[in-house]
Amino acid sequence: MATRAEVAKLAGVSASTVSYALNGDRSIKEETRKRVLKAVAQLNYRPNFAAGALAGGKSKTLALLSPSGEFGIALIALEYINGASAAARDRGYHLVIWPSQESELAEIQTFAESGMISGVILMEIKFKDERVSYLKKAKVPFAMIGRTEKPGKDSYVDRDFIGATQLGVDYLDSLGHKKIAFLTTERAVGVDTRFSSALLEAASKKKMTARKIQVVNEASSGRNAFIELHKKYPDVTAVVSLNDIATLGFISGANEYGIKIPKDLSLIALDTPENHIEMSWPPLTTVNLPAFEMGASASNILIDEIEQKENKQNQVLLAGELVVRGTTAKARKPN
Amino acid sequence: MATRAEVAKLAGVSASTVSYALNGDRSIKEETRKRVLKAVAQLNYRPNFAAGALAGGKSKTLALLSPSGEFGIALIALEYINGASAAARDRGYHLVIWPSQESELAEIQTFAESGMISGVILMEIKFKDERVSYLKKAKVPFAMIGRTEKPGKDSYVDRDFIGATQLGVDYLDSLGHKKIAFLTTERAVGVDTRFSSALLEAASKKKMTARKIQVVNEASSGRNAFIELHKKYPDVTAVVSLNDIATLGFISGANEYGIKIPKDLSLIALDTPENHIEMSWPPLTTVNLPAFEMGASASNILIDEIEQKENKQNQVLLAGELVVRGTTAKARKPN
DNA sequence: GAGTTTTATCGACACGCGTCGACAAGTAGT
DNA sequence: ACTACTTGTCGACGCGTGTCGATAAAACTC
Repeated sequence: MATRAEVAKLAGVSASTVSYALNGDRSIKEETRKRVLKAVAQLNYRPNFAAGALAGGKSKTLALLSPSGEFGIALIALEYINGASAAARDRGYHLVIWPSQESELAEIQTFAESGMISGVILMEIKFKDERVSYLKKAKVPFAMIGRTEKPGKDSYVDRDFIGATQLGVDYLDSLGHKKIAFLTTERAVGVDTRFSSALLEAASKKKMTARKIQVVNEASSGRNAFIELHKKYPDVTAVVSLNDIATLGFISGANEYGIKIPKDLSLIALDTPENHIEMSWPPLTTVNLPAFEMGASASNILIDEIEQKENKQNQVLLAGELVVRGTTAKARKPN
Repeated sequence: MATRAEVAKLAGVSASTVSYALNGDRSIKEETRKRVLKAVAQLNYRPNFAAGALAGGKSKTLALLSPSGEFGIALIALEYINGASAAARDRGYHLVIWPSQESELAEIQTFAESGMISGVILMEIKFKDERVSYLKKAKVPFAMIGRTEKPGKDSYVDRDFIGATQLGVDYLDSLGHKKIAFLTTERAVGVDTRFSSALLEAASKKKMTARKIQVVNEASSGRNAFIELHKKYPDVTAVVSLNDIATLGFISGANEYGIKIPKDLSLIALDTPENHIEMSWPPLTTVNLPAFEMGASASNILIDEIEQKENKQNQVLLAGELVVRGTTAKARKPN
């Protein structure tokens, strides 16, 4: 591997000039910079990662705290990871995966102090999240995928619940659905709270009635949810779900009871990562969840923060878009 | 962050002695080592990552080539990642995720040469895998999750297809099933080839007939597979599947046609990661896939290789275990 | 055109650790 | 008692970069 010194020799400049030419921290004559860049290309030079980290105290490494494996979230995590990792790499950073136990936060801090880690990406954020307060106290830069109840000025990327919900509800309205139900959990992650209130809001705007059905994000619970719906609210013509796994169970419940989707009942899944739409039949109509982009955005926000680009926007909401597939149709006639 | 020098001062020894005490490369008096370790603990010292990498040329970082996002594999990948990352960390290594495009193999090599990366973990291995031959030529240490057609002495962790298949088939046999079918794809990953031949072997040992049904790993294809089975082989009483998503479609197909699982038809899913068993109803009887352990094992094998522990076993097969849940029952009486 | 600021470059050093050679003290062999 | 090793420790150096201060040249200022 070529070193800075070799590049310098080939370009006929000093080693420090090479540094400045590459990092742009000092003014360099344009012609000199070009010579340097040419030499860099010629030697296939890449600054040694370790040396840079040692000298500059900057590791250019982000840690993503991997989810504890809680159900359902895990399925999306990979897309977050891929997005975050790709974006990081585009900016010369690396992403390491940190299997996180709560107890290991102190270790993260140690690594951050030792320069091994420049910042942390958090996912599966709770309304009150101790990790967030810890990292803030420890002054470790971080970005959230999701957000706490009151994120203040903390950096985050999150789903635009209001926007996504509205897309779904408006579409159902356009199909003539007036009585809908929605599946929601009570996980203390905060997602469902935001989702529920956004949905009620959107429904009331369209003068729909919206029934709430409690689920856990498991197939069996989704199946039970269908049964509950079937018995308690037979006049409902469309269902909105936020919970991917429960949705699958819901569908198989409908199958079991001979209720045809979408003829008898429309179903729209919010925030479903692209990978999951093929997991059921017929293919789900969704408001998709741009998981890859969210991961990428989290990296970018975090890197901006690390590099102190203060002007940048550090709070992002992504709505996704409505993708009509096979589970929605015009509302059936009321019985 | 404390440095080596501070530890040395506190322990009353020289800096290099601290190094040797920690790495064990030279003999150190036991009492001295203890003093050093005590000082280390006291100062909460952790060797600076970058300095170590720079001085020793060893980064203690593994790269996991993240899958291209091909369908189905992605769902397991996260468990591989978590396992690999946890094991790596236990041994003082880190795992970075590398979104892999074929074109970027050269970059991997560059990073390996620059000391940024000590070794590579590969997944989604094809029978003929150019990445493998490239890494071998480039002399970058690597370990596979999966294996090529002829792995030779290359390091790998893979599923024990023969063992896993036998577990499943033997169980079906014990339930009285004599006519079975199995779902398999033609992905060029090699998995299915191994699986198919193992299954045919296991079935013939038990004197069962085994029908092969072609699928793609998508729900719709699984549904079609059910229809095909239903029409062509109505006397089949049990189905073995290797493809998680197709399995879901298969089940919903059965639901649609009013075939009850497990009363009318038993279903056993091989190599299904734990996270997925809740995705359908009733819960799947599986031979589980120890994805986390496979990831962990891959890290350990790779690290052994990097550290030149020649004696260690560098090829591992894991079978998983049979977990009986809700989709298997005694064979129905032949029609 | 003397003084002042800006631009472009260089040399030197520090970052924290791994590791080599040196050396003193001990041990074994003869 | 002399050599020949082994054990335990130390000091010194180098890894390749970021960055500070210095310097020479160029560009302004009035």
